Amino acid sequence: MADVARLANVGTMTVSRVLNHSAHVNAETAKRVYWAMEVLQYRPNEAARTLRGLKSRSIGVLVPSLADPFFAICAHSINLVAQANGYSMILTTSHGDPEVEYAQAQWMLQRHVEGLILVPTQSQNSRLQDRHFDRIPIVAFDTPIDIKRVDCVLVENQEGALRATQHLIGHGHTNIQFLGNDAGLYTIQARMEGYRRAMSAVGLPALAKLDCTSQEAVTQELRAARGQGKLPTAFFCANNWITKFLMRSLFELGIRVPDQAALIGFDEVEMADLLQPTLTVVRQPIGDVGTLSASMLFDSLKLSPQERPEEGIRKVLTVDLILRASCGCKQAVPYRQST
Amino acid sequence: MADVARLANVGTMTVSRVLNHSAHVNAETAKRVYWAMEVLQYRPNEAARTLRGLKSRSIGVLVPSLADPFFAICAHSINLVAQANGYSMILTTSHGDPEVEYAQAQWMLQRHVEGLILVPTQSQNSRLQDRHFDRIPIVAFDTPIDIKRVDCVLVENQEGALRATQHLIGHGHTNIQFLGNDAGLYTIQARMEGYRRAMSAVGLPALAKLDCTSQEAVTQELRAARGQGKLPTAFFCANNWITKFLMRSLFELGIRVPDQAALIGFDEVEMADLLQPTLTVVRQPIGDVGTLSASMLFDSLKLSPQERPEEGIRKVLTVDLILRASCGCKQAVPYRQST
DNA sequence: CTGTTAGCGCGTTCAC
DNA sequence: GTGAACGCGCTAACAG
Repeated sequence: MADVARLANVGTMTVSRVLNHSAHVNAETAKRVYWAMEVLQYRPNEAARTLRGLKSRSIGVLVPSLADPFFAICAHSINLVAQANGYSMILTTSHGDPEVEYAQAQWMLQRHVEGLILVPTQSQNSRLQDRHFDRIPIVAFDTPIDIKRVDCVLVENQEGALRATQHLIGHGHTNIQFLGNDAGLYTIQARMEGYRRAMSAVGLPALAKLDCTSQEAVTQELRAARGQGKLPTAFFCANNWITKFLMRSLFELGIRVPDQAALIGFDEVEMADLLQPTLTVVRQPIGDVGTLSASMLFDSLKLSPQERPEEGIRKVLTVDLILRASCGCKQAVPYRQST
Repeated sequence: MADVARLANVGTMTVSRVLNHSAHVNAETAKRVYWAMEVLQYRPNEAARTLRGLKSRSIGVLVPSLADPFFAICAHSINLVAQANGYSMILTTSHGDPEVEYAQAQWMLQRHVEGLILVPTQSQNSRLQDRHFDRIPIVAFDTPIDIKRVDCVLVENQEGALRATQHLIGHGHTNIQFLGNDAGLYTIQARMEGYRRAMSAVGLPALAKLDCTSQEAVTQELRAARGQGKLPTAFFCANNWITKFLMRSLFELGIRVPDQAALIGFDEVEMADLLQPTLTVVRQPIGDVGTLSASMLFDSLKLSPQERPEEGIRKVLTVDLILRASCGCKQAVPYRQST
């Protein structure tokens, strides 16, 4: 920068002003500065700016996994917003581990991210309550977090599961099983609660299986149930992984859908409209979740620390029950682009 | 840091030494320092370290899109390697636009990333040849780049397409169409070349359609071809998007696969083994592409700028033809986990 | 409108 | 084995 100043016959301060448009500079002078910057191929050093106590123009994003299309698309949307605001996105994964989450979040703080967007690994007793994190705005999505000031973006988990279950009941099913892969996950719990409410509302027993953690586990379970003649006539899958597992298992065991077993999944899966049968799902607005989270973060970033509200905003996005054939419905519904 | 030093009754330098294990410090003293750091909840400032001319412990990753499962999974693998090395990953998208790519790469440089992993938007005349970028190691994946020094991680595009086309020919097809969505993309070109070679080797005419950019476009095209009675009897889809488009179009138009039209796609798609018919594809080792790219970058990072080779390494990963039913093969092949 | 001074937090170079 | 001073590149505060 000193070189630029020298070449342009000005002080470093003038260069700084030109760069940041922070004050009026004589047009002539500015021109010389621009010229000098061009000649010297000068690029400002972000690290120095950050150190100077200013903004780092970066945000941190922390998701369980990028291999999950849901989180990948959220990250994609967030990045779009960040890009539009001229910010960088530091992205990393927690693998659902609170320790990793904490360590990574800490690490991002040291990097001076101005804000954090994350999928909390646990909704309660989060270690992110630490004093340190008070400096920056945080947005949680997919899963809430018990820190008052944090904004949350969620979807209608209970409501969606309830409607799906009711739909299955409407098809005459009484033996409907809920399939989850992790009893500790908020989304699983919320969706299970919706399922439970729908079942008990009509006096049906709730039947939950929460260890569907792999293709094999699901196949095994199904095989066992069938062996005992206790195969449910309908399933509700708590997320897209389980839906995929179940579809494969059903196929492998030659169980016809929806005749022998109906199913509805939570979260759209690719090609759901091309499978045989086509898949009925509760669709969440994936792209909106990411976009909204990012927008809310940047809104907070515009506020000074003092004027940030005590209590965070909590948005709950609506979900849609996309009726196709796996639930037992006859009519096909025309294809609509997801996300 | 000064506070820590004061509380521990030492100089700032000693604190620094303890932090970086850069020199022997009396065990007693070190203990006091650790204690003080704990009490004050001290965290080193990465920006200052970076400014001081040291390493930023971050890498930049630049992909066309995170909404594409292929790139998302690559990013995931890269992140895993970065995490293992204690590095942050700054991730952003180029949308396939060379201008955006250049701007974003530049921006990452200003952030002092130590290295760059990217999917080049164009393999020739890349603006990344700029002097600036000589400071850091670069790894290109999926698409090569015409800069001698950069490492590349590719897959057998030509070979895979060739084998797939040969397979279709083996099924007796003579009217096989190649479907692409962007004639400017390296991967499309390479796969088309493989297709072309296979066709011309047996004296068959190459038939390429390169504007399959949307669901509608594909359906339109198919409808038109059928109207003229010139529907190909087999298709080779250059990537997973096109495969999905084609499958839907075929389904919508009621064209039976593989009886009326056979197809093979490049790159695995989710649930390919559950579609009717199951999908024959050329599978690329997605996870390996990301992992290898990241490993190569970190290998370069271990070298000093002087000892970095003039010429980059070029790795080409093998692909597999996964035979299922859409090509016309009868036997089902058991499910194997992708990625 | 423009230049000068000072210091952000760290690590390196030199003394002790 | 340890501490003091300098400077990385930048900008907020104050002169001029």
